[in-house]
Amino acid sequence: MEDNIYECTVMHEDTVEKVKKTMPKDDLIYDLAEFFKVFADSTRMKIIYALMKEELCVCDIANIVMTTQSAISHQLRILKQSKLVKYRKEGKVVYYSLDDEHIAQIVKKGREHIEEL
Amino acid sequence: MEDNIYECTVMHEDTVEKVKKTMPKDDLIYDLAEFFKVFADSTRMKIIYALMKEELCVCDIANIVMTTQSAISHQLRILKQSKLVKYRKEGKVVYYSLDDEHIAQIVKKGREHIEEL
DNA sequence: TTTATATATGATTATATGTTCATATATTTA
DNA sequence: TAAATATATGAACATATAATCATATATAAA
Repeated sequence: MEDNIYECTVMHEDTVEKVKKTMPKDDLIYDLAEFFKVFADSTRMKIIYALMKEELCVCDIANIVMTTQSAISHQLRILKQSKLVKYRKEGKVVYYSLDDEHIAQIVKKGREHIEEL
Repeated sequence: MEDNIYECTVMHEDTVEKVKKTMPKDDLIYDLAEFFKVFADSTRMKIIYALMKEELCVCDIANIVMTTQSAISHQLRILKQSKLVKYRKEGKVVYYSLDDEHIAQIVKKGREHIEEL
């Protein structure tokens, strides 16, 4: 086992080999981390909570979240890229809404963890 | 409504007021974002996947994740602080394991989202 | 009690990320 | 067509964060 980064005499070689085999591909791990990054910011979390209630235009989101329109737009772009929100245009107004059934469930699980402490 | 950050003529005042009332407290939003930050890093995600299989010592985690012992220790500290892992000492060896039923479920939901694209 | 080993941690550095500001784009209205 | 408005976006800046390196701590073994 010369490909071990960190040698230590207590290493459980068979355990390491076994668990290594069950590890997802690096690409998936990376994508998962990227996905959770979207939830890892207060502003985006507020946007998500607001959209959990109903579809909203950018202007209304800015007022609910109490942030500038620019900051909201930047964050909505990230949410869009991660396929967490979808949008529809009505004239010059753009309405955003959640685009995944998992989102509410994930946030709920997170909240359960927080509130158990 | 003079406390609006971003004024726009299309603002739906009643909608904004209504949704604002349902928003969780800023503290909770902040804690939630902090919680999800823990999942938002490849190294920590690998550690979580490894620990989903079984309890492991630091040395073994380092070898499974293919990173230095120091990097793993730093990340385990973060996981510990977030109450995602617990540990037990056996001599000079420290064994870590997952400390929350929600973790596997959250990761699973995230994976479902990723794999639906 | 000296030496070896497993883990933890502080400081540093490089990179990533969120906000702000200015401005661009798109659409409506006058 | 010109002016107004809703949203998007690029650049700059400040902050956060992960890895590395050196070293500290704790425990076991010699």
